[in-house]
Amino acid sequence: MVAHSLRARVRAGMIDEIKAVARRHLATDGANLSLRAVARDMGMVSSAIYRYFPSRDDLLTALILEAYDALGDAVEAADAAVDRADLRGRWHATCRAARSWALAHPAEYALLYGSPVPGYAAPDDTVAPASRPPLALVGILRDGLADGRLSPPDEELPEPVRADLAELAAGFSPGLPEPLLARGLAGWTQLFGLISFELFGRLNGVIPHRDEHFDHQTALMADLIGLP
Amino acid sequence: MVAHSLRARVRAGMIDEIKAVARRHLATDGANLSLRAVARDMGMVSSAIYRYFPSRDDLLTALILEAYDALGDAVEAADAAVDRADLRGRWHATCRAARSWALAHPAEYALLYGSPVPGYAAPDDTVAPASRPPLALVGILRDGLADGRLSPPDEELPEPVRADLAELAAGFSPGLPEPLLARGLAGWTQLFGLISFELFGRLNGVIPHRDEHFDHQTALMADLIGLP
DNA sequence: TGTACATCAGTGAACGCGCGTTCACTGATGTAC
DNA sequence: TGTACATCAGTGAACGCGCGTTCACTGATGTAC
Repeated sequence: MVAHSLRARVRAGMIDEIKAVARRHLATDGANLSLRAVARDMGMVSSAIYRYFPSRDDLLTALILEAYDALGDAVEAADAAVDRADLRGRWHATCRAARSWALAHPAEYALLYGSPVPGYAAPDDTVAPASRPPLALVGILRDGLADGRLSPPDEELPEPVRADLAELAAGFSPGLPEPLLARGLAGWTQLFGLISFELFGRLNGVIPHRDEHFDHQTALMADLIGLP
Repeated sequence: MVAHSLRARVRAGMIDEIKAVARRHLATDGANLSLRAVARDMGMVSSAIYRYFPSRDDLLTALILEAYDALGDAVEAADAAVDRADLRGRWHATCRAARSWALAHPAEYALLYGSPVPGYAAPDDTVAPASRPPLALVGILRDGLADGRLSPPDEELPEPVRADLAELAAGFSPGLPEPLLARGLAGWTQLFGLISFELFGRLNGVIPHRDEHFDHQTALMADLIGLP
């Protein structure tokens, strides 16, 4: 029993180490992750990896899932650390947390939000962790509505847009006014647009003051949403 | 003379065909473009490609440059087709043109705006063609300012942001009010955020009505900018 | 107009490398009586 | 507590494949006199 769980612990440690080494390789090779290279770095023969992961794609999937969760943790923790009533503070904290995580883990960010890996299809269980950042953002809007600090914009949406948004809201916040959700999605889109532009080199030689640019751009979206 | 230019024409045709075949391969292989696969498709032996491109990276660079130019052409043509005074119409036309080009050429879009290709460094001559879409957007703002239809927002920017934007404006539209340029950049960021989300699968199962979603989101940015 | 020479396109073989995955195997670690 | 057996981790060789690039070469196409 004890002996058994010792072997299990060693095994879990191995799995962690393989993932850690693989993460390091992502940084240089991008998604062309090589099992053999990982095995070499661990001082094992390449076939030994198959004791822990049934194929290269499974290893990649594990890395993707963990990355989504790490990003989700960072974002939710940042939101939770701010006074619930300070909507704008929460918005900025959430956005900054996503950016900080991305800057600290550029290769993993690229794996999640960059071009799809050719020949790799993400399994369904990435959907839930992938939706944590947008849910955190929308949660700020929901809270603002609930305590009256935030009022929904008064505008008519084209019917297909309204219907899509109503359907989308149904799962986590039924009745959330569609115009407000639309602006929340705008903020979500812009957040990852900003991060991608910065990380993929689009700001090189254009915007030297990255932190301030980011804060100002996310503030513009907070204005658009009407956050107090 | 005639004979010489005949050989030159044949050669130019070959170069075009190689690029066309390579573009097709991008769609399935992503940036892992294989010279040998291209040669196979052309019915040549792989070394023959070296008559036309000194290396794989040079072929990739040629494809990137052409893609930037194709996107730039599409965007500028769409803008030019709208009445100069119809600022909002131009904004929508420009954004839609970028999206349409991306949907029609997803692999090339990913090459330009997706994760950087590991081990490949884009040469400097991509900078100019890459800036055509944002310049088209900012041109709308400039024209609106010039004829008084658009007034710059009245707000103070943090100094580093203001300085970066003033420096950026210096090249193509000196004196363009920085708060307005900031909002133009927001629109640019959001445009490519929208396209990337759509193309990289982020909207799957979330937003079925893509066209309408896109138009509404770009309209929100036009509102933020204050386009009439 | 015809001939000698130079340029160029494309071939085929080879170099040296990397990859994911399978398989039969050796030893060590655990489990059951 | 000791022994027989099962499980598991890791090895090493191999399969079959792909890649970018170099090189000496054959023919055809163009150029200069």
